[in-house]
Amino acid sequence: MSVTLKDVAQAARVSVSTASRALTGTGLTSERTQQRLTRIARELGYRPNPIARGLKTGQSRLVALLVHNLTNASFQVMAEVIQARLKALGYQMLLCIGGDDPEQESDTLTTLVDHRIDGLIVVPTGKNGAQLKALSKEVPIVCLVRRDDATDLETVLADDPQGAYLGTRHLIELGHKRIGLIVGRQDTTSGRERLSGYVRALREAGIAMDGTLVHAGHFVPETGATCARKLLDLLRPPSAIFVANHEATLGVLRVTAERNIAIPDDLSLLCYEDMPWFEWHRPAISIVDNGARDLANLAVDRLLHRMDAKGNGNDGVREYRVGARLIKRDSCRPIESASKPKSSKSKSSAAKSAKV
Amino acid sequence: MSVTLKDVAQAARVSVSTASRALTGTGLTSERTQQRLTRIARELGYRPNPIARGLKTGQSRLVALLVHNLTNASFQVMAEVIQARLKALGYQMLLCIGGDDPEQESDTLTTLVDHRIDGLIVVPTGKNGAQLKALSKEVPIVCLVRRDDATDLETVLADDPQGAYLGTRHLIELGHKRIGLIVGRQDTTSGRERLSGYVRALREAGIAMDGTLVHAGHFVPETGATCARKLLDLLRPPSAIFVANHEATLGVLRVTAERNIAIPDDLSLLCYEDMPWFEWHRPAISIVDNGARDLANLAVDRLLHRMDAKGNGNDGVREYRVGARLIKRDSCRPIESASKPKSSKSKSSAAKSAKV
DNA sequence: CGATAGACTGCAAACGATTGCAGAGACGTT
DNA sequence: AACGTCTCTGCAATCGTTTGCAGTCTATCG
Repeated sequence: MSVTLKDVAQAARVSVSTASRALTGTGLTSERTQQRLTRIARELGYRPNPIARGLKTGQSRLVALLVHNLTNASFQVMAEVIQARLKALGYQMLLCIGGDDPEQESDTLTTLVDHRIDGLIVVPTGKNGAQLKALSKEVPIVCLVRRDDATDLETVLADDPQGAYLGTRHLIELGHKRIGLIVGRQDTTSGRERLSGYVRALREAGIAMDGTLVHAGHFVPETGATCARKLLDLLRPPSAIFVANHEATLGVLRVTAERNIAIPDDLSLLCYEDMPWFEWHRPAISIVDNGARDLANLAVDRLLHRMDAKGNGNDGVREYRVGARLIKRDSCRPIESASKPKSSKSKSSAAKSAKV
Repeated sequence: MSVTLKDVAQAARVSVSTASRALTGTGLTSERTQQRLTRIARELGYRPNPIARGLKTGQSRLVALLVHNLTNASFQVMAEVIQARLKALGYQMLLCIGGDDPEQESDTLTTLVDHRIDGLIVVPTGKNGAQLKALSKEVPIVCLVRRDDATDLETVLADDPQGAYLGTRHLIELGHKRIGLIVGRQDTTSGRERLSGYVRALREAGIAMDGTLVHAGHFVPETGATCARKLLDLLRPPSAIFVANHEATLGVLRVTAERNIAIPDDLSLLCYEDMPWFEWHRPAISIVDNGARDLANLAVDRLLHRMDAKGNGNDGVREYRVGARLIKRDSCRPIESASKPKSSKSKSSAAKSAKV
């Protein structure tokens, strides 16, 4: 069907081996034949068969990215960044959707390795540690966003403790003392870490932790709404809510709309991870940005490094953290001098009181 | 490294060919050896090497899906549906992002074909018709959502004329006579077809078409905002806006929020294609659903059909339409008996003041 | 001028599977 | 007993590359 190396060789009246060497540029052929062959190959429209090549070399120029889903905006941008980076290097990215389902993850994993992918970036479910570990002997693997504690794989993580700390501190600096937190499952790294950042900021500010203000769980928008209601129904409801789980955001917004709670006048709202519509929303929603682009880029860097350093890519470092940053938009505002009967409790004093 | 067929054959003391036949279940081996070999293969953890197999058979059990981007919610659900369907059939889906860029599309296309994919579902940019046509001789191809006029490829399309007609008629039935339309580029099929549906509904209702109410172009949220402003600044602004291009929706919402135009009281809003947050938005946004799931499923059906019918999958039909349907939520409301000079100019007057 | 290195080239064996062809038995028929 | 048929198995070629090894040719040096 298509033009093979043999055809090129015949047309050029050389052996297949010479043709191969000339076209792959091993420097073992004379300048002249090399040029002649590249020309002929071009004329004939020859394109090497990656399958045959792969069979011989054990490589495929394929790199896989395995994520949970595509609805998460962070995964979208990561996928696009990674694809662009790899493409520039001549790799084809294979994007797979694992659905956060361990069994499917396991299946996909073996399929991929069987296809002799050259590298893998995976957001692990955390339930297939053993398999991942075994696979990492056959192909370079980098974990992204989540850690699999059962492995010692190189992992690129968002700095969730820092991000949550930053966000909470921002709210505290605005004078908020009762800050509701809606956070992800506590059996995930990010769930735990975000909670810890929240706790740290509170402690640092000398604010006592109030358990009724914290809701953790596996969120969908509905649960987000439920939690928001619970928070707002409290005798002393929070003056700010930190939604540290992006799945929950929609639900929270719904509830505030239903109850005609004005943001940010009646309630400050801070979310984690950006969504394309956040800055178009009215009011534009302030967020803690987990740095998806940076995460993706770093993951690619690490993967390439491991792919180069055949086998012994062990640099000692196992975990990389990508800084989070606060993006202030319009959904958070300073609280009006709350309990103090005094005057002029503006920002400076609010910030000060926060430290105590 | 890994267990090969040869290893299995040796362990079973048979030839490689027998092993192959037994394991692929050709029925050319005795029941006994077949069972024995499957057992041994399992014990040894043998997994066939798809690359070697592919070299011989010319197949890869890989099917590619090439889309423009992942931010479009429709593409997300299509990708997930297609992946699930294919997976169940033992195919691995290769998801590629073309960025709506003809050159990148072309590149990706050749890479994919070189990798001997077994099938391809593509949302064509429309600029690589010749290449697609040529490729379709080597691998079954189905176009999705967009047609490439330069080819006669089988194409699965949303019924955009019908969808736009349905939406417009809905607004008309609610009493709207001045309906703004924000629609995509007129050099895309969907752009043209949605406009035509709008026009048809208007004509059928005996409403004269007003050119100032229609904006077509290549949209990003910013442009959506600009168009919304132009529409609302009109001397006689529309009482409803049909945003038939999902990229523009965010911009339109932004403008209505800025101007304190209440939806649906002051302005009815209808959008095309669903977004996960539409039903959580306040008010929940009514839409014309293009039937992404159905589109994806049909595309898979057609592709599988072509993959089965080696070569002559030509059924005569070249174009499939998937019905659109209206999903009424809260962003459209009947217009108050419009031209009557009666009292109760409350809300509409607010909208009016907004324009001035 | 002969030896020798050096630069190219070709032969053939891989890589791991599939598959046409033919041989080896087992069995039934005449 | 001879023959044909049928079922199962193995040999070897093949898919399109890469690559170790050995051979050819030219040029250089003593």
